[in-house]
Amino acid sequence: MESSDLRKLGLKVTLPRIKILEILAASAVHLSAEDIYRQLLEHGEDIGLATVYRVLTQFEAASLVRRHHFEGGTAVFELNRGEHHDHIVCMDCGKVEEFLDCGIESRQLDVAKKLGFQVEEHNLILYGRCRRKNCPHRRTDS
Amino acid sequence: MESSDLRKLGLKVTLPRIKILEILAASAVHLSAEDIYRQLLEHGEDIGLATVYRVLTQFEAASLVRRHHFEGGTAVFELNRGEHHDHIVCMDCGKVEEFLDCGIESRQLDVAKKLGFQVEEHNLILYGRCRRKNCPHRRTDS
DNA sequence: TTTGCTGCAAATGCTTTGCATGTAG
DNA sequence: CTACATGCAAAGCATTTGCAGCAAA
Repeated sequence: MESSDLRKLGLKVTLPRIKILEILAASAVHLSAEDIYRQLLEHGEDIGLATVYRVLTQFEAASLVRRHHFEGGTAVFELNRGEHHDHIVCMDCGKVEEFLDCGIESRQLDVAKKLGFQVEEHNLILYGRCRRKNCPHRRTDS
Repeated sequence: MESSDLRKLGLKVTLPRIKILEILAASAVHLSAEDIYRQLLEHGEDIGLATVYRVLTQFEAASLVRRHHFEGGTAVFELNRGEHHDHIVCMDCGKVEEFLDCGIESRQLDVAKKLGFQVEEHNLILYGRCRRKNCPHRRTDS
């Protein structure tokens, strides 16, 4: 149960928060606020879009979820499962893969230090084309 | 004169486009559409904000300028001076520095290849704190 | 009971668009 | 002269906020 997680964050355990957490936990892909809202409606829940945004923002502040801005104005969210990773996005089908490269990570710190900065966080997104037979070569949109 | 640049792109050489190009060329820092609009007004030009956006979008499509999304919904623009670079942003004062690290660049290609992707472009932004005496520790906002 | 949460609708902020006019080529 | 550019105001879209009612602790 994630209820304990919520309580630890000083957040009341409410239906919207539990449901949103469940949806995020069940999803293999990154979801937008609208995506989550739509799923809630499909599940018969009567939860407002504003609440979805509010909850996601709180979860982000609590490091429970991560917010990403891929192409297009819409933000997407994923559950923070602990291990940091960066993303590569297929420009044809929209597929997102995660990766972690220690070399890149450590070089970032080096570069920053050389410039007199102390890195707090970073944002790395690779855009490319996945050369797979099943790549539809056009985004089907979730 | 940049007029020739414009003509080569199939764009008519108009006052708004020349002025916007000049402002971008003269600026050492990244400018938002509003920043540019404000400078145009200060220079006594009567150019609409919508035009600034339209021109910047055309310039971006023509690879004349680059658009970046740092923190906060506002996009910023810089003249494309040829050499690729990434950015590091000070979370305290908003200062932006540019850097290029061949190690990071090449490792990105490796990682992507390993995942079956062919990289077209990427977006790397480091967020940190510049440990300088003159860092105002709070954004003064252009 | 008290503080925090929710839904709704309205507001926001950045960016884009429709349209009538203006102007570069 | 014609196609493309512009200014203005209105629209669009993702996200946030105000407020009155609700519910967890």
